[in-house]
Amino acid sequence: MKELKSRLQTTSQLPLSRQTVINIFLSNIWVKNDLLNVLKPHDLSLEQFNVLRILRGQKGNPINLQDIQERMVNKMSNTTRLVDKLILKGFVNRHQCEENRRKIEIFITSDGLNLLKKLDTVVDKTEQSITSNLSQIELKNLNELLLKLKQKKQ
Amino acid sequence: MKELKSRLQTTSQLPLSRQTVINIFLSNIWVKNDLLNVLKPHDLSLEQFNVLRILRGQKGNPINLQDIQERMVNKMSNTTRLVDKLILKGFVNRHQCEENRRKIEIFITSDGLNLLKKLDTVVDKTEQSITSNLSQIELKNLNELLLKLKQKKQ
DNA sequence: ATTATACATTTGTATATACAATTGTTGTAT
DNA sequence: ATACAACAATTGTATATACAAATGTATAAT
Repeated sequence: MKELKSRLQTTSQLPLSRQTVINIFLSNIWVKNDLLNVLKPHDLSLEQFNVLRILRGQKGNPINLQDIQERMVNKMSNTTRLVDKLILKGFVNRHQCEENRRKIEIFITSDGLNLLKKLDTVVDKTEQSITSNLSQIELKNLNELLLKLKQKKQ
Repeated sequence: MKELKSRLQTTSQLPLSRQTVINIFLSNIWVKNDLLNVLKPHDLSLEQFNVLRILRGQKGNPINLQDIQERMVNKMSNTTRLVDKLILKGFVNRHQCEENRRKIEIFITSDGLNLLKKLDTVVDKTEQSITSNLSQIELKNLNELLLKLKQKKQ
């Protein structure tokens, strides 16, 4: 079995482009796992949590599935089934839109709002802990680089 | 529906820690999609491709499932079923280890090697195109920041 | 030798990701 | 009014991710 040290050495010999790709994959895994550990006791996936926050942002106004999907981090998640899970847990309600019966309107319930209230501080703290190794300047720098990376692709 | 501009503005108002988390998620999705588009015509997932490259790195020596798993980017993938798929496609062979029958040894086939040879240049080019918006110095900087981010966690 | 423990892989289950096809609804052209 | 295209959501299928439980094998303790 290879030692961690030798694996890192191997990585650092790769072209910078591949190193970058690998490090983005690894960062994603670390960050995701840290956040998942916070959400797991509440039986929430990351995307479910994200959708709840989108709904809260509506401040009482309904929002249909398509608009939810547009605001989600991962556009390819299956919003119908994701919302199904949230309904089963009682965090969300759904009904057909009166004006346009093709659309399904989604609301967050008071249970959903209470859950978010409980999670807010711990998620904030987790995000801060995830990034605690970097200074504010370094974080700004990191965000700029990540945004520049995708510039051409929008 | 919100405009992209207003969404970016919203994001830039968030605390840097959350911005960073979101941008890492988004970068992961962009990078993954770019690479998947290259692999899709060959019916390979990213992890399947990664495993094939690990096997090629063995230069003919067998490697068991556990050791493959240790070298994979995502440690939680199910290596048994992933290798099953590669066997069905004829890129890999499997047999029980003689000395320790608990272990399963995996080899890459010549078909697997030929596929990799075909993919090498196009994957290299894709990785370069993914990172083409950043200079070498910026890429080095980005990699250092990503490595520093996880420092404490190993 | 028998039992217990650790090891390596496999299997099962739930959810997520990805995309194609289908269903039901609305708007438009003729 | 009917047919057709566009729209919004749902359903189906395959694979991936995540983790727990089970199976089969080897090693150690007594």
